[in-house]
Amino acid sequence: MSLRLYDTATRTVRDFVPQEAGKVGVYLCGLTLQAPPHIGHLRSGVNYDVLRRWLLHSGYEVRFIRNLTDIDDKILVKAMEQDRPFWSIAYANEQKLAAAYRALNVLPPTYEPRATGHIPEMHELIARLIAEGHAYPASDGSGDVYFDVASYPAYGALSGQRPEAMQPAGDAPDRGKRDPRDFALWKGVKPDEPADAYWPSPWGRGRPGWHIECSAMCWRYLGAEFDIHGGGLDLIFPHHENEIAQSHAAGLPFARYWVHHGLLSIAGAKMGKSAGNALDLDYVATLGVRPVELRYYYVAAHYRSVIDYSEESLREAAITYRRIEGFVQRAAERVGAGAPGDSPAAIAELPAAFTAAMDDDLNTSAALAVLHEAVRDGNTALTGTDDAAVRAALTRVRSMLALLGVDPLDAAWSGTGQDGELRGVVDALVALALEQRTQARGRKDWAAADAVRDQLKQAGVVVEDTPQGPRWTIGEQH
RNA sequence: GGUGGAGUGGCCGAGAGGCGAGGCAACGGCCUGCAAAGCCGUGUACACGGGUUCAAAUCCCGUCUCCACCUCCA
Repeated sequence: MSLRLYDTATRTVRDFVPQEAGKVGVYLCGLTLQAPPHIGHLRSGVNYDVLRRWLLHSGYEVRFIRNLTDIDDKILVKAMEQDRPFWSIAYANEQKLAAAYRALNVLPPTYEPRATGHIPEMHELIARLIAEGHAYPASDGSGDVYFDVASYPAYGALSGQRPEAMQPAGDAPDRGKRDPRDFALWKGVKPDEPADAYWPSPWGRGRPGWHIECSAMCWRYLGAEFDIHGGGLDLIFPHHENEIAQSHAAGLPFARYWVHHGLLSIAGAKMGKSAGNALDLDYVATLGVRPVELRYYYVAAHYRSVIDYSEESLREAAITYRRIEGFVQRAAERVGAGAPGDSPAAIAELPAAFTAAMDDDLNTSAALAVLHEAVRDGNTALTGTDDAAVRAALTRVRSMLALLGVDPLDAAWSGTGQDGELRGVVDALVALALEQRTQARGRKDWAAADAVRDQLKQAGVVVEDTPQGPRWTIGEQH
């Protein structure tokens, strides 16, 4: 069995067959850089990272493009409010986003194009659309250019909307439009906007409409037709619908599969900056939850499900992850870390049920059930003397974890150099304390032994006795 | 009003006609000086009302509640 994906366009799960054997082109709608990312945005990055890792594991050469929208109305509003260039706001947010992705072990895309870097491609598409009778400059001299929805009969196919039942688009004043549903491809400069936020064009100075940039970047980096286009469920309409209309009308076959992920809500409502309920990575850190645990939380639910965030469920996910991590650490201490996650040997160790679950529209929840069983078997092996069994279990567990991007031994999670030095110091100090405790236990002075353990625990060091002697870990703050 | 989607045990969360996914919590046991960790065991869950079927959480009809999109949105 090979990968099957739910395709929004057909509303069915379809066998994934790439356009060209062995190669996959993926375009993910990234973020608008109007503010730093919240944990809902980050879910998107992680969900698609899992898709990417699975495609890679399945043997495909993956070209993964994730764009950045670095100019839009909200960014311009902020530029005016803060009296600074719009591009400096976008860039600052871009850096924060990159740092968050890095923290979550999201692989860098093959390329991360910015909207403002593709004005010529957009002009070319717009010119083509005008020439074909699918777009027109506004009649009011505003410099806006609109897509003519009525000229594209298939409009609404992706979202199931019927154009005649739709409410008019509000992304520009209606004045120069032929039809209220027409949407802007190019927006002429307005007097109340920042003076540097425009580019010349055949239709006058202006800036891109939101939708056209994705059509242009898909075309530029993935070609006229490509395999997978993704984004959040909230982008289906109008964004993706408009992308399809523009691209098809311009003669581009465009995306072959549409993959949309569920949103992250909080207290039953969508998380968003405008809703004032946005939580970020720093907030999660104050809960004592590490990025890897947040990532596990994302992956524990199917990508198309809504995750209704709660502190309780996040903490529970963190605890579950620590159990897995505990096995990996104990096993690695005993038999060595061994081969990295996705080595050929490790792939051979992937349980068939895990592969089947992942192939079934990336059913990570079901895949995790297989992982937990492997962890249990591994823990059982750890109580015996068969090192080979421990090693096999460790390899199996780590390869599954690596495909989900949550292998505890992945270098992505290791701290900075300074942390490493501190670790050495702590190591020596704890060893000293444990030596005292071992001596106390030797003379059955339980009170003294427990005092050492309690004091270490106060300091955040958790001590456990094993047949091989005491082992310790830095406890997570709860 | 239109278009999608969801309601699963104390909690999280898969599944989608027939052997109780998995995890967290809880309880009992094993192990342990005590713990911790781990392992073993314990659950008659599928919003509600009808119907189809030998068999329904899964199919059909109806009802209720919730969410997203139709405006910028991952």
